[in-house]
Amino acid sequence: MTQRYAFYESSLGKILLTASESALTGLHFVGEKYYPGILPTWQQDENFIVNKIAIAQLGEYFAGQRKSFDIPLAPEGTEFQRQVWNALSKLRFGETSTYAQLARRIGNPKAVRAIGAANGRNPISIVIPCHRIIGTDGSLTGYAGGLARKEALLRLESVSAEFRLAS
Amino acid sequence: MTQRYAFYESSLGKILLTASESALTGLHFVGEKYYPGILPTWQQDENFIVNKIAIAQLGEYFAGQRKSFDIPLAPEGTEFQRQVWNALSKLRFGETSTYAQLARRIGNPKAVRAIGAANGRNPISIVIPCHRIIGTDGSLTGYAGGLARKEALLRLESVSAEFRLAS
DNA sequence: ATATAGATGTCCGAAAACGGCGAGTAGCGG
DNA sequence: CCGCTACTCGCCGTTTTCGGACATCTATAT
Repeated sequence: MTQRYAFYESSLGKILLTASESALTGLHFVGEKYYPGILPTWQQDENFIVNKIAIAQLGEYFAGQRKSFDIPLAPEGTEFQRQVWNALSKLRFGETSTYAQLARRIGNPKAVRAIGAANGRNPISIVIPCHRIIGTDGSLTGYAGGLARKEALLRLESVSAEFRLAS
Repeated sequence: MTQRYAFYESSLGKILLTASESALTGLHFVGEKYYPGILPTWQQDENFIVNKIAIAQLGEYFAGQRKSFDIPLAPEGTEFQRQVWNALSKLRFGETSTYAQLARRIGNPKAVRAIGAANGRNPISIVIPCHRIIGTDGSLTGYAGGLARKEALLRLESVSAEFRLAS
């Protein structure tokens, strides 16, 4: 399906946004692990309404002025992945959780590693806050965009220095 | 296991007593080094028979009227620790011994430091008289409840001011 | 179908750190 | 010399830490 894409220059690097007819479908740091690339059939359009909204809200978020996003989303993935991303979306600004907790949350307590994988394939970074998931022992463990960005995002959300878990 | 606990206000500070079905399991100065805290499942009961006896005898002890305790005990610990506590219990009112002597007593003459550790973990202070153990050179060396209390207890038991050793 | 890999967590054993010490030695000053 | 202190080092059980093996569940690639 044809997509309209745009770029946003964040303080953590260039971000690619992609949108379908009516919703955001992707938000990736340029060059990150699962960076999708740009298909020739897509068209760049910074003024497309969805992209415009996303860019505006991202600006506020990075400025510390926005704590939740209000953008129509259409992430594409398997049933399991959408479950995970849904659960992810319920975490609020500044909250953190663990892979194990998330697994319990979706009623599949042993699917811990699978959650890690699904988490990594999150197509809409930041808005779907996969960066708020850390290891049970408090370590950051991983992030498609690189651990440095994960840490920066958590710091932006003023998570305490020790990355305490949300009960 | 559920425990019934009670407090006793001694002249050396508040004391927490804990008891199982039929025996005393703990006696700690509130806030001391290995203070166990109180679990939510425990219930306070100053009138439980074991606690009642303990409180009564403590009162007499601190008043200088009692030289030995008669309370059923159930200290929990490793094989080695129970050996040490057993040996400890054989020391009478006013007697002192050293860590080295105690080590010989239990047939493990080189386990001197281990004895110190086990001594520190004594769960039933005063009744199991860990305060009667001092260094070979006569120094007090240590006490979970603080050296001040150790000294006070020894003075209460009229040990001579220089803390001579019991041969 | 089957095999493999991944942004984990749990468990178990080994290894190291830690104490409520003592004995031995080396410096000090009388 | 003697007595004192300060320091090092060996000892032993317990606790904590660390690392590897394994369980477990998806998605992806043969």
